[in-house]
Amino acid sequence: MSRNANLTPLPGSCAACAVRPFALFRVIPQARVGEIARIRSGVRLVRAGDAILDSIFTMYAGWAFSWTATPDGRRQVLDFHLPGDLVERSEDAAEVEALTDSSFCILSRERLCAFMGRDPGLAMSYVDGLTRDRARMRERLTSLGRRDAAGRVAHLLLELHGRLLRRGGADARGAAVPLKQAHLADALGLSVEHANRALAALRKDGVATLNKGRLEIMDRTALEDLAGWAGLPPPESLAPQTLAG
Amino acid sequence: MSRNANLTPLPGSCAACAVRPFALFRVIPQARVGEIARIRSGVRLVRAGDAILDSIFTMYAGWAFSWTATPDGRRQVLDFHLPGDLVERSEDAAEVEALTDSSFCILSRERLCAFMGRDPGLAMSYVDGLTRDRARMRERLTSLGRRDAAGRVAHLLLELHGRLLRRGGADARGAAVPLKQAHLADALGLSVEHANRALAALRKDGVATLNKGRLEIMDRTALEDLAGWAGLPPPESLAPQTLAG
DNA sequence: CGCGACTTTGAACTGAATCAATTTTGGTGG
DNA sequence: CCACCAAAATTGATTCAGTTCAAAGTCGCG
Repeated sequence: MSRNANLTPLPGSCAACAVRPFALFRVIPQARVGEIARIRSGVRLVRAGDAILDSIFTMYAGWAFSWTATPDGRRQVLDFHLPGDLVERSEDAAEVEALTDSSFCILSRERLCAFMGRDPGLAMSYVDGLTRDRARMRERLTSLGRRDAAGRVAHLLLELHGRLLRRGGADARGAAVPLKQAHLADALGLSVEHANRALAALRKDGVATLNKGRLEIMDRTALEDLAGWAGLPPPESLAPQTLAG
Repeated sequence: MSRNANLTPLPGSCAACAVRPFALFRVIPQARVGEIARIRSGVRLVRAGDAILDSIFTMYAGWAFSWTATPDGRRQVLDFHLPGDLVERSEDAAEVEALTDSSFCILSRERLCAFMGRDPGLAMSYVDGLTRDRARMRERLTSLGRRDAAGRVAHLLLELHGRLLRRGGADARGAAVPLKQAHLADALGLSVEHANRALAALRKDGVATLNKGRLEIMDRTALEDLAGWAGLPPPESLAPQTLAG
């Protein structure tokens, strides 16, 4: 098999872009798509495992992820980037790496800013993305802070499934999810071994499986219960026990 | 002592606002400050422990924090809000609560949006805030994912100290930090008892203390070492051990 | 076939949670 | 100024979820 088999080229024109309905430029009406051509500063195809150095781009095909290294040689995965996502390699020390063979559309920050200055709708779309990112980070934070291993895995799987569903990349039973267990572990603050055990528990209980790049959800309710802290106590006992004021 | 002693009223005019140099409107030149008057939709003074229901506002005096409850009755503190911070009570389920007696300036989202549409500089300032928030959440995520208790505490103390320094609310030796140990614990995914022990270790080693609403940094280098994963292995061993590609 | 990447399993170990008091602090009202 | 109470901080003992270390087992592929 050719070493390029999985590299999906981008269409020449934004008008034909399959991910635009879910991407930054979703707010630009079809009739005006021609105007955004100058914001594109190029496309790139990268292989799984390659570092991505471009500073701002829209994922077209494949998955990427942002991460930071800890001085003791481990990783924290900060976020996963799916087709349609706008990704910025930020000032902070985060690296971006292709998780699968990927292709994306590189933007000119300067021209994007100029365009947003003229088009408040586009600026809003950009702000939307930032706000969503922040909300996702907050959920992730809650996971790492207060969920156990099974809950973290369940929550992340549901998050990814939801994101994929919204862009038509999944159905209710499952989706293509090319994560290795090491990605899960590094995103969730777990050791690979423990991520494996959590996944094994899900499998054994007939809740969900992650295998050969595919997520299968067999019992969504059970998965949601795990992610939402299974045995909910009765509502009247919901009062926080710390910081009670 | 009067029950209102700690409620700091806001100045009548934005021109006299002490936190504007660090806030959303920092980009509006003094000469044009009059124009933003209509964006303010009110001010509010709240007591420590009160929930804040306003949807978008700038902290003027005091601290607040955002949090979510877990169904099992615990809390995850998502972020702390300091004077000058723009706070949005977001669509997501996060609550905002005053940590100390606080006062803030409520904005009209509608008029703010309209103004940003006309003033790209202000829009940029807003985007800046969101980007900073996201970066802070990412750092926090890394803390919860990969740092031990001492490292998490050290990192959060340094983050807060840095934020306070930038707005002139601290000197190199310390700052007013009104957090209870329960806030630390709930922000860092620790039990109160363990947060206490981590803090006790910092104190015993002469690194830093948090006491009666005051942070004292006695050995900044040691604190940074803790936050940055103390015993750094030699640079050549920095290669990540998981996800190696 | 054989190698490397990934997954799985087991056992020992440990950081942090939990449970259970006890002490300290700050504020309140006399 | 002092006695008192609730909130907050502290300490100790025990338990447990998750890490670490060590080996196999499995899969895709050249």
